Amino acid sequence: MQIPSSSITRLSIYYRALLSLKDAALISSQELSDFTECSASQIRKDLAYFGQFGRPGCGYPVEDLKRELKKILGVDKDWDVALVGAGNLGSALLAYKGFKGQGFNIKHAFDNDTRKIGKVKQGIRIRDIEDLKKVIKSSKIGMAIVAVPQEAAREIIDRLVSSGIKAILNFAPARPKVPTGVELLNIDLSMELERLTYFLKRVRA
Amino acid sequence: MQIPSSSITRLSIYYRALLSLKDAALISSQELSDFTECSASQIRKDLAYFGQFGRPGCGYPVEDLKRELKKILGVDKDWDVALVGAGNLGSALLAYKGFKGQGFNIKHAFDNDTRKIGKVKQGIRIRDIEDLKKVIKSSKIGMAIVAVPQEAAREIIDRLVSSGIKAILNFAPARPKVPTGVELLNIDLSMELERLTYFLKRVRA
DNA sequence: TAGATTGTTAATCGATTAACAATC
DNA sequence: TAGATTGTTAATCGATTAACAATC
Repeated sequence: MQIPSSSITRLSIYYRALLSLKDAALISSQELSDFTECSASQIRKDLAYFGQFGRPGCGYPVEDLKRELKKILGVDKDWDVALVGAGNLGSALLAYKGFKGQGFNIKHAFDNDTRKIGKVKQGIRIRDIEDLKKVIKSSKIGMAIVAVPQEAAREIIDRLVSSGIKAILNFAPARPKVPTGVELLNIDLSMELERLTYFLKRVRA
Repeated sequence: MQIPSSSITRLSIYYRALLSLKDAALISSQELSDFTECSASQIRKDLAYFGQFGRPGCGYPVEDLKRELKKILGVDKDWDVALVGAGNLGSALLAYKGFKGQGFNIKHAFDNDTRKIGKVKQGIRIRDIEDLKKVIKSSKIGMAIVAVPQEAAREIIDRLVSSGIKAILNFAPARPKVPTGVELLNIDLSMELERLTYFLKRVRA
């Protein structure tokens, strides 16, 4: 069965809510609904896609549910990540504490700027982009973050795909095509701001 | 009529596609579909929410459509933006070229770290967070970007709202509640990676 | 047992797609 | 005029919500 991608996003939200919940042993879908602003019905439905984690009449055991959600989301173990582009944004991502906290470790960083290559940031030595394929293949890394300028995005993403990368988080304002079997998630920061200006224009009018 | 927010996201996609289209005078929904991977039917529908921009039998005049989309999205004029948090991520956003290119100008930046306050980055002097309300009220800025640590997010966002900010792009991994009339868009970077690991886990299995 | 809450099915709602009359 | 393509309505599809039997 095809599970809606909005369900997956919500599973992350549920998981975050449970993390900030230290004391309780059980939580009902209604209580979780109060925290997350998703409907209780929807929470039960989303969870039911993956199994039966609750006890009728009682609710969901918090610790068990946390563990199950970690498994479902794939964060029950750490992931190695490659970063391409060590400019302002790339360097900020390299330093981002939130990744390590969730088990995401940036293991390799690449750039094409000779002034950056060889420098060490956050304990990671910036490598020549030309070594991309070799390093990724030998380290068997499956996911990459792209923080290169727009004009370089297409080529970089092609190279990542041909190096065996299966999942890409792309911050370049471009929407390159990738073969099926490769997941590309685009975050275009200007586009996000545009959604806000669309809204602003309306409330102001 | 309530227009689906996915339509707005697509309007941004169409607009970007048109920008990269220098030569043509007219474009059909089918041609735009080829560029954007949205269906022709959907493109016509999305545009029809806002007016009649095409000519039956011919297609859409590219320049006119660009101008209309700019108006709809609210990017026909520049917007001033406030940035809160001048750490790694905040500084990267301050330096981000893509914003200026789309007419978004970060006019003020704030932090609570005395080592950062007073420093100038990208021509912007970092100000004390305590001056937030005063500066925002007097400059009549409507939108803000939040790049503070998780534990500070709630308070900062409350302060932005009470200063009159109507639209917030939040990078802190938190989902604070805001009153209706204020638009909050959360970008949680770890959550985005989780969507990728969910996918990776499935293709690998 | 009585009360509470899950898991699941059916009903509703909304968004996408298909079809086609209008028209350039 | 004939061909092409829009704008719009109707049909389909999928996701959310409501309801309730099962069960702790």
